Amino acid sequence: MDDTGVTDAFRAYLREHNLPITRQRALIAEVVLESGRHLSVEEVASELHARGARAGLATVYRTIELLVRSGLVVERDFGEGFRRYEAARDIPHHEHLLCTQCGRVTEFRDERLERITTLVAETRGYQRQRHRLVIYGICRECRTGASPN
Amino acid sequence: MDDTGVTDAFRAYLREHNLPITRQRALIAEVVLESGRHLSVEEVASELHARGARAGLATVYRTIELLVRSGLVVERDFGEGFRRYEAARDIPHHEHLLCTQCGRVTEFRDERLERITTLVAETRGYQRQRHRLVIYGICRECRTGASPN
DNA sequence: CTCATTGCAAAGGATTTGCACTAAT
DNA sequence: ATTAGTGCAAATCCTTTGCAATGAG
Repeated sequence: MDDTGVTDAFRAYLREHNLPITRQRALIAEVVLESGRHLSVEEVASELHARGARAGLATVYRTIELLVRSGLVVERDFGEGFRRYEAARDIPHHEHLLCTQCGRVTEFRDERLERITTLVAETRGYQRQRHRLVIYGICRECRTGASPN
Repeated sequence: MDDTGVTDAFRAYLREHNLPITRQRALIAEVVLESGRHLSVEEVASELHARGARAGLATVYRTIELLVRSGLVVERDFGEGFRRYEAARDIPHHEHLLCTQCGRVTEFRDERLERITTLVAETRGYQRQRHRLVIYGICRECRTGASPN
């Protein structure tokens, strides 16, 4: 498909850091980087199995850590009790809508949030680092009963 | 002090539901409801010990669950790997600033966030339930090196 | 007295770590 | 050949649960 960019970028990262490019690392990177979704570690492992490949959970965790360090993947915590990982495309920063029924995630971006959070932090004496906004609700599909995922 | 309101409200809640008012429940409620902070379960247990009282962690968890159900306490998840609990005063909804160094929590309220999140949810086809915003940064005290908490 | 609570320890779910074995360069 | 990675199981951290002993009403 279109793995010319992202997966190659990970290979480059590994080379630059003198880290071996193993079969597992290539596979895990492919799954996470080419999925347009916000995957949990469990989901990454399942996807590997679905593709006939396999890797121990520990390896998935370790490789994802590398992907995050490389800047190619971003870690998300929506308060579900586990973390999700999303390919860091070129989008600078965005917020998330989470369907509390099916877990669907929708992204959006709003400049005003950057301004508001920056100003609030300043006003309260905080040196702002980042912010996290999640809107919880029920998506259209779940409400109309069309494939509850 | 001022436990005329909150702790009595919890006692009333227990009576209404035919639940025994035990020494532990009274103590835990007092700690959580009178602290103006966002406490973790561990912190509640420590505070109990500091007051010469004690209660098993399981009891703290169970009592806090009751406090949340009664509506007197609100659960928070700042992505730290554990949950915090805050007395639900009369404030309708507010956001949080979290110091990534000392864990200090500061609250603020901004009407614009209600409007923005409501509008975004609507636009994206979500039936909005709630939202959660946390701004991460370093508080003034931690930057100036005054009692790093 | 009777029934729910308490406390401890065991169980759980997500994530990390130790270590012998295997694979990349 | 070397050196690092993999996989499994054990270990951790937070939270929940089972059950015998305890306490509230």
